[in-house]
Parts: sequence; structure tokens; C-alpha cells
Amino acid sequence: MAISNSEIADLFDELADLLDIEGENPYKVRAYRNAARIIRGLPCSLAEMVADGEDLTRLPGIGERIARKIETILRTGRLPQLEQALARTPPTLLQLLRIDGLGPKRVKALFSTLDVKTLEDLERAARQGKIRHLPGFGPKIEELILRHLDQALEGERRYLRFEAEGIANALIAHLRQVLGIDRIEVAGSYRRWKETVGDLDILVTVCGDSPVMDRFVAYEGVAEVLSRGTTRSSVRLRNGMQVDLRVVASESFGAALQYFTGSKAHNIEIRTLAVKQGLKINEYGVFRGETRVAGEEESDVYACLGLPYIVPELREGRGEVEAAQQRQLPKLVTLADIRGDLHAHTRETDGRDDLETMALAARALGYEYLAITDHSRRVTVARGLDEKRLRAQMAAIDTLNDRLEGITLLKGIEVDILENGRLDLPDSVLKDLDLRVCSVHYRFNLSKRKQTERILRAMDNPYFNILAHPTGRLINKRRPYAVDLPRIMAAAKERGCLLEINAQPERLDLNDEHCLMARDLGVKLVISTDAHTATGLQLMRYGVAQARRGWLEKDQIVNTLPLAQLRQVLART
DNA sequence: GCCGTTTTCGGCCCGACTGTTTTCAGTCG
Repeated sequence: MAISNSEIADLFDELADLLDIEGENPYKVRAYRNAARIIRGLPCSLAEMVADGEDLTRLPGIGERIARKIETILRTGRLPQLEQALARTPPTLLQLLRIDGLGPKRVKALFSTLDVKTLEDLERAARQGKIRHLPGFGPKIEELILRHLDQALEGERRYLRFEAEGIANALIAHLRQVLGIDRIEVAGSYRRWKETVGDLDILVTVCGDSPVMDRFVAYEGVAEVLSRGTTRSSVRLRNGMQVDLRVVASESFGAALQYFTGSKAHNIEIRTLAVKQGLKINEYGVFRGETRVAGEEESDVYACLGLPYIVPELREGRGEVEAAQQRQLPKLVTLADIRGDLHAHTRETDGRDDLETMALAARALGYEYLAITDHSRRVTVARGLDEKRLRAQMAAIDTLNDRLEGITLLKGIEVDILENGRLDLPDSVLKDLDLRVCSVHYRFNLSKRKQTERILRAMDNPYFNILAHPTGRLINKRRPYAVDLPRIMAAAKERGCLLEINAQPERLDLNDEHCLMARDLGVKLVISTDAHTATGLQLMRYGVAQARRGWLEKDQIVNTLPLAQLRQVLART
């Protein structure tokens, strides 16, 4: 089994952390971290690139030395420099870095003076009051360590963006009640629509002397105030999420929004470009010498560099700056482009609402069509449909379509792909449907080869339209099953089958990287909510955001088509 | 360790906040 990109990136990150503690040249440390980040974001595997004889030093951030190290890792599974570092410095020190307020310098000091190697050592030293006497430490830091010890045990928690949205909206409503708030925006990975966020960065502009900071730290959900300043404060909420509030002047709002939206990789590219043009960018504005040339609006920051506006979803350092320079940014699909939803359940299986409620909700969203796709019989826990019940539902849909204006319900099914690659209902009934959404719900643990062949065999069925939630992952709950997606995408393209971007916030499956892969391979996709309630149809925006993060345009998303054209695609002709 | 329209050496994004200091180092984002 070839070594994956993320495994290689992990080795470089670990090496970077250890060298950081050892006090190695910080730019060398950064070079390793930078390389790890680049490697994680690569669209293809390093193992294949090396096998194909490609020159790794052509990748940004990968020079001669790191390229050789990657080849060593791929050949031997080991990174000698890391093993040497591990022999010098106990790996348990890495856990200490996870504690807020402990960085490489303090960890090194704790290790070299008090022989603190583990979290247990750290707790003991802190309780014995030994830490406060170290140079550069003091009682406050000792106390902070004790308070944050549990963080290192928990590990980094990331929240679904959907959860964060509820938290952010409540907090914004709380802040809005204070006088003097003008603009307010959540920046960070939240604004880039990453599927999960680690914390919230909120920016506000205020008129005059607003007590917004007081209001912020007094929020009822605050468990701990981490810092409190005039322009920045940080709190930890009772649910563990950290929230930063920054007060910026209105003439700097755009620059601050740009800066705090990130990503880090994107900002480094933008700033490097600015330096080349004799400009300096910080969160206060764009400066030529002492003169501010932009800052109030985010788009002006890009305009100063001669760039068109780059939407937050693209700001991941995946070539968007170069594309902007060449005027080749994609025209991303938008929510308004979506003409219908092709995956929805009713109370006939595990949904909550009936046909008509779902239809009316879809019509209220301005849709032209909605596919009803309840489960097939194999999904017994959802009371999946057999042929008889499915035919009854089809008749009910015909009746409702006759009666309803302004929306067409499509007769569909979410049919299970059985372990042998057959579909869970006979072709005799599948052929009478408008579309078939096909999915894997059982036997996730097959080998990659078997899982892939199972799905490819299912695609051989002429009635296979859409592969639903293609990797089966549930964010923070269930890992994706092993499957050869490039092969499945190539097969889908060849046969006229489609892949789904499932918009459920805990699925978002395909993910953004897969969307990029689909874009490169030219396979067509659909964005579907998999709604189990009428309000669930509103989650479409999450699927659209994921598609946008994957650089997808309208013409690659089939449910942007009018119904007549959609039917042609579904006919697989 | 990477990189090059200041090109093979000497830079490397940059500012806020905290705590421990008395001018700054460490951490964080």
C-alpha cells in the first residue's frame, strides 16, 4: 500500500514541531510546515508522481532537500531526520504544545529546566508551584497551564459549519443590541464555507465609543474570557468554541475582512504579490509608503493588486491568485442557478413530511422540480419501499402533479447498491421512474477494490443515474469508505452517470477536493439536500458552497438545467 | 529549507495581547 500524501505531510509536521521545540531556525521549521500544507492540498498522490518520474521540486515550497526526503519516505516508509529528532527530544512534548499559551519556547524551557516530558509531569510541576519561578514564567502562566491542561487531552475540536452558524447568529443578535454597531461580519474559515470550523472570528465597526467589548465578554454563553483588549477580545464559550471579536475602523473594514478571512496560504500569496508591487498590506489597509491606498472595501484590496475580486470560497491557496492574475477565475455556480432538488425523503420511509408538504416547500424555494427518492426495501430501519409501495407512491405523485401548479414532482427512489453490485429493486419498476439515486448503506468495510467494483457494477445497470453521498463519510463521526473515486468518476463520465454533492451539513460528500477532481475529470454532478423534512430543502446552500469551494461552474451541475434538458441527461442517451 | 523583475545570498506576513518585565519575549491567528 503506497504511503498517502497526508501521511507524508504528518511526518513533516511532526518534524517541524520537534525542531521548533529544539529552537531550530524558525524559517526552516516554517519550510517544513509549508511543505506539509502544500502536500495535503495536492490533487494527486506523491507516490504516483514519483512513480511517473515527475520533478517534485516544481511544486511550490518543495525544494531539492524536501523532494529527496519525500522520495526516501516513499521508498522506506521512514524519515531519518524525524527519527533523529525523536531520539533527541521526547515525542510526548508535542502534546504540551496543544495547550493554549504553551509554545515551543516554553515547552523547551519546561523540559530543560524541570525535566517536564509529559502532561502528568506538567500538572505535577504546576501544582507544586515550580513553574512560576522559571525565568519568563510567573504565577499567571502556571495558573493558565492548570486551567488548560484538559485541552491537550481532548485534542482539537472542530465544529460543523452548520453548528457554528447557529452559534454565530445568536452571538451576532446579542451584539447587535448594543448601540453604535455598524458593520458586523464573521470572517475566517466560516466565511470561506469550510465544512468545519475551529473557532469564530467576528469583525465589527462601531460609531464612536461603543461598549461592544463589554457586551461581548458579558454574553451568557461565555465560559472564560481569554483576553480582553480595546480592538481584540477572545472568549471560550461553554460548548468549548473560541470566539474572537475585533473592532476595526470603517476605513479598514475591507482590509481587516480580507486579512481575517484567510486562508493563511491565500494571504501569504496576496502579501507576497503586494510586496512585489511596492505595496504593503496589513489588516488596516493597503499602503504605498505611508499612504493608504485602499482598505474600506475588500474588493478594493484586490483591485489595488490589479486582481478581480476573489470570493472567500476560493481562498485556499489552490491556484486562485494565479487564476485571478490570468483572468481565469471560474464563474462559480450559485444558489440561484439551482432549479430543483433531486434527493428528498417523505414520511413514507424515514422522512417527516408528506408529498404535498415537500412539493410546496420546493415551490416556495422557486424550484421547477423536486425528486422524491425514498429508501428501497434493503434499508429496513427506514421501512424502505418494496415494488408495491413504490408503485403506490408513483401513482400518488401523478395525482399530485395533476393538481399542483408551478412545481413538478419527479418519481424517484434512493435504491441501495447491494454488496454484489446489483440494485435493490427490479429493473421492471426502476424503468418506470424518472430517476434513480443509488447509494451504499451497508458493508462499508469492503476493501477499496471490492467497494469500487461493487459501485462500478451497479453503474452497469442502465437505470443507474446518480451515485449518492459517494464516500459515505459523516464528518467527525464516520470515516469515508475506501473507494477509488477517480476510477468511479471516469466510469460515470463514460456512462452518463452523475455523482452527488450531498448537502447535509454532516455529509458534504463529495468534499471540496473531490469537487476539484470532478472538475478536472469533467464528470457531471448534482447538488442535492437529501432532505428528510420540508425545511431540510433549505440546506441546498451548503451543497452549493461545497461546489464553489471545488471551483465548479453552473454547466457542470445538472440540476441547474430546465426540466426538459434534465430528463435528457437522466435518460443516459 | 525555499526562493529569485533587489536572483545563489539574504531575505522569509505582520500586528495584538499577555505576562513578566522596565523594553520585550512568547504566543496566537
